[in-house]
Amino acid sequence: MKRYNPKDIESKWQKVWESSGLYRASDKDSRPKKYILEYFPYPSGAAMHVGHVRNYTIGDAIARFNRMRGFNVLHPMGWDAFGLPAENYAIKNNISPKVAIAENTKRFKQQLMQMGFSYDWSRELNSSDPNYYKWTQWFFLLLYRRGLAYRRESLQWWCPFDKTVLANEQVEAGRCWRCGNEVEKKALKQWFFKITDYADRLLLDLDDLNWSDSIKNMQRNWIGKSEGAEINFAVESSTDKLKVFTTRPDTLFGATFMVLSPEHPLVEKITTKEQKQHVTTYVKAAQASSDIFREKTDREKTGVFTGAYALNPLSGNKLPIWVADYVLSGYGTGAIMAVPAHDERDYEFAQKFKLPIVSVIEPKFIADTGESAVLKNQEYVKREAVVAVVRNPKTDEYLCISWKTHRMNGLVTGGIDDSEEPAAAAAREVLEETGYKNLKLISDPGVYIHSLFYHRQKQQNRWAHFRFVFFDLINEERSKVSAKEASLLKPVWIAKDKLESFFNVVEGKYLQKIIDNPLAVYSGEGVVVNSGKYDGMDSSACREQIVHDLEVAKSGKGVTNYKMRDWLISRQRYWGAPIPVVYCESDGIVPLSEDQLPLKLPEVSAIEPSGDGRSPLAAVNSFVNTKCPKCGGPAERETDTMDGFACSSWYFLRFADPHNKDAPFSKSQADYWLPVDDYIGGAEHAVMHLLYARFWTKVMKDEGLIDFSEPFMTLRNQGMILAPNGSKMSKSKGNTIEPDGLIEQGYGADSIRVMELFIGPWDQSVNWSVEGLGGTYHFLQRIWTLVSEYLDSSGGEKESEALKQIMHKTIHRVDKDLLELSFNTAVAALMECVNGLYKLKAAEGFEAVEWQWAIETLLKLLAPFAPHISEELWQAIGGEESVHIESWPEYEPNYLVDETIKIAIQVNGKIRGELSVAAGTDQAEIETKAKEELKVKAHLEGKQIIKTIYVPDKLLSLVVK
RNA sequence: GCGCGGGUGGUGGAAUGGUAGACACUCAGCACUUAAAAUGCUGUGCCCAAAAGGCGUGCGGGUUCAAGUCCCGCCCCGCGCACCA
Repeated sequence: MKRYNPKDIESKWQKVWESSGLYRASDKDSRPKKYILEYFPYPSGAAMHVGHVRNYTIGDAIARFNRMRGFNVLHPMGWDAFGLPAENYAIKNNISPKVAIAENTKRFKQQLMQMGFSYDWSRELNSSDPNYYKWTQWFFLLLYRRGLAYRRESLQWWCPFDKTVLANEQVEAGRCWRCGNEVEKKALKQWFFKITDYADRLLLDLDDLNWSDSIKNMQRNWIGKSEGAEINFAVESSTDKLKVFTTRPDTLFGATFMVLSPEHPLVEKITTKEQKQHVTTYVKAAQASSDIFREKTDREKTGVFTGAYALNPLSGNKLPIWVADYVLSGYGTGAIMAVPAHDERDYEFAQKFKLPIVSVIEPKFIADTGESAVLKNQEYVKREAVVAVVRNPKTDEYLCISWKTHRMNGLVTGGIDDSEEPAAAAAREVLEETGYKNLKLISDPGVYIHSLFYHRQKQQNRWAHFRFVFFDLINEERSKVSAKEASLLKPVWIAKDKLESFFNVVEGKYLQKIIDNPLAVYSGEGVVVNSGKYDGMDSSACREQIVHDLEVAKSGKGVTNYKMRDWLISRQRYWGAPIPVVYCESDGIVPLSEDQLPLKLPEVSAIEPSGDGRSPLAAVNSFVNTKCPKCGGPAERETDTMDGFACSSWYFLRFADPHNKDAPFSKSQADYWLPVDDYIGGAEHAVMHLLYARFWTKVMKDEGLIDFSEPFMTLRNQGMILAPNGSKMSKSKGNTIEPDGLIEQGYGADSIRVMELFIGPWDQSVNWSVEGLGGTYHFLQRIWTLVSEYLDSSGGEKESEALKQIMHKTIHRVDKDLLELSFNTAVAALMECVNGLYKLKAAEGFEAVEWQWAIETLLKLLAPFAPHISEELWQAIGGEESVHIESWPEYEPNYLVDETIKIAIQVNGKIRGELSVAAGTDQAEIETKAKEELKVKAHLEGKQIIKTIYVPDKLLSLVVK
């Protein structure tokens, strides 16, 4: 046989596979189905590099493995062709987007083809094809019919220099990506999809998906559900109500002022004459500053007083109303009640503008683990108590207590006796427990916590209400501590920065915080105080009570708020699916009827944005001017096109039935193939595509088009391939590595594929390695050489248990690793297998009768990774059908165990020797042999074995004294 | 600040609580060759000339006969979100 040369075999097999339809999925089949899908690519000007290829290689390995395991596999490919990047590429190269897409898809397809991926190309689709976007438009009409598409005015990024609307991704650090000028916002009438109607379901259904926690959390965060209350505050000497949203109605009595965002409509109405000038100046400045600036969280709080006051609906307190840009107009009601004691931002603001701070929640800590864990089913004994914080000013150390009776480290604490002042009680406790007698009172700010723990001495559950008292040590003079106290605990001085690690009481972290600043903001749960009749309630219970009372008083209600906004789909751009509605003077907004679809995108000469905020289609009179479908009178078409994400929100369904002319897909085919079993792609789609596709799927379910409500059951996010120096690969940096060049150099697609999987865990980012690619090429070449030599040999009749063992072990490992998607170790197992076969060949030649079977098995195991060389060698050793439709090998468990095994011997936890024994040798014999081992013997000399642990067939551990 | 990853030789990475460094890359040596490449074989964590021995999985503690792995507390790097009340 000739030497291994990928160029001789790869394109040959690619043609054979394609012409024989080897990878076509069958719509009617008795086998169980698997739908393996990779995100369909965006055919931009930049060709695919090895990072993109990793995505498809993973999908292809899964698809091929499952095909061989007997599944009916759907593994399709198509093109996400509409959208901005294609349009910009076309503008830049002065060609039409249609031509650009045609060129780019051709290039991409050729790249995918040359990698030998097992796609069912008969299902190829292109989202810019009228046969496809007809149905995207059909879905728009469906959403409209269901009340999920609506039109309203909204602000959009606008570049005043280029006179064009910009998409979010075209705004870089507040500037236009093309001319570098600062962008502004412009009000335009836009179409939206009402994804917020589905917020709860999108959130809830996440729980059942086999997706990474990271992506699920990104979606949860994006949806941003928060439960709370809307509270109406009356505005003094005005009929206006000031409505705020809060998640902490339990802190209502702690509100000391109100804040409106600069955009809030009430600002102008309620500002007093005296304050008018200040407020106007502030609001103007806020509106003029860029969003980039306003979103900075590290800048100092700013704001002005409006002169107006609001009234707390429950306490009746009078609260000054301020305007400040730290309150966002886009979230909640654009106004807040400020609770500086329990909110960091409000605290910062209150500090700066000298506004009052009222604490209404006292922290509550319950010990639930460790030696002081409270006993369930036991009543609490309540005690008023003190915590003495004693600092030694000379050393900046704090007086702490370490208990001798149990593991507990804390501060000096104790109960307050009847009619005793807290400061006196604290000083007394310090004296009794530690003997220090000369203390100077620094402060007693009235700061409390509740600490619930099990009191070991008193043997009862304690609920201590601790008050903090702060002292400095005057001198180190001490009196004698009673014998009883001395036997229980000992005083220790701990440096300030060591306190946190020293404390092991449940409130330890908080102690540190309170020592730093006794008036620190506390935003957790606790016990309500300073709140009239609500005093003493748990904060969570108080929340419910206050919401209830507000509802009764008609000044508030419980509400759920979401960060997620409706999905703006209008694009003032040419290259997208036209929005299928017309505007009629008498009928208003009129949707097209289904038989008027597809509404084709007209061919135009100029696709550059017109400059007035409308799409280039606005200049095409033959497109714009039409008749109203309802009354037949003159009407104008919508000239905006749909966001590209609309097209990609249903493509996975079209693959199930790609040539259907009567519907987007038939229900039976969709229900057969979907949901997608494995969806593979990068994490960049986390909150856009993956959320939109889930939304559309749920709408389709509600419409009765399909029987499932989640499109992708398992999502796999592959790690990025970085340039060899660790930087991101990008065309602009000129550091991309494309498979084409590597194939041209002679490595071949198979080596690249194996490298993509072997380079590291598939879900982790890794730097590409040119040297490593040489390694996988070498590996394939060794297989080629081995098979060549086998074919040249004369064979033999002997039996080789060793050969069988190598192969069964390899089947077991590759099988297990592929089920776990541990591709890198699966490849390593194959490499070890080949190394083993080389050794065996050197020892015994090809005499064993099992060699034919062994090589067949090796090639089958290799097929999902390196399909071309597997196929070529499969044919060479006499295979009649393709190796890729062979069934996956099975292993025999009795070949997985070795006859002779090595037992490690440990003495006091260290390895001191090794024994080679027959598998299943009993412990007594191993112990005897172990004690005779020279090194082991030396370590046992003059010592006594006090414990022996034996892990069968693995290790013997001796503990000596 | 919050969420999610990650930290193991010169490098990429392996390790159900049970011999850390599988498998590769790199490098060195040997064989083949007139020579080189290719190929095959051997070696390759660190300290010590070597042996013996010791040290080693970001740092500090802990549990255990035994910890990369489990527990507690930190540090660093990457990604995402972020004045969301």
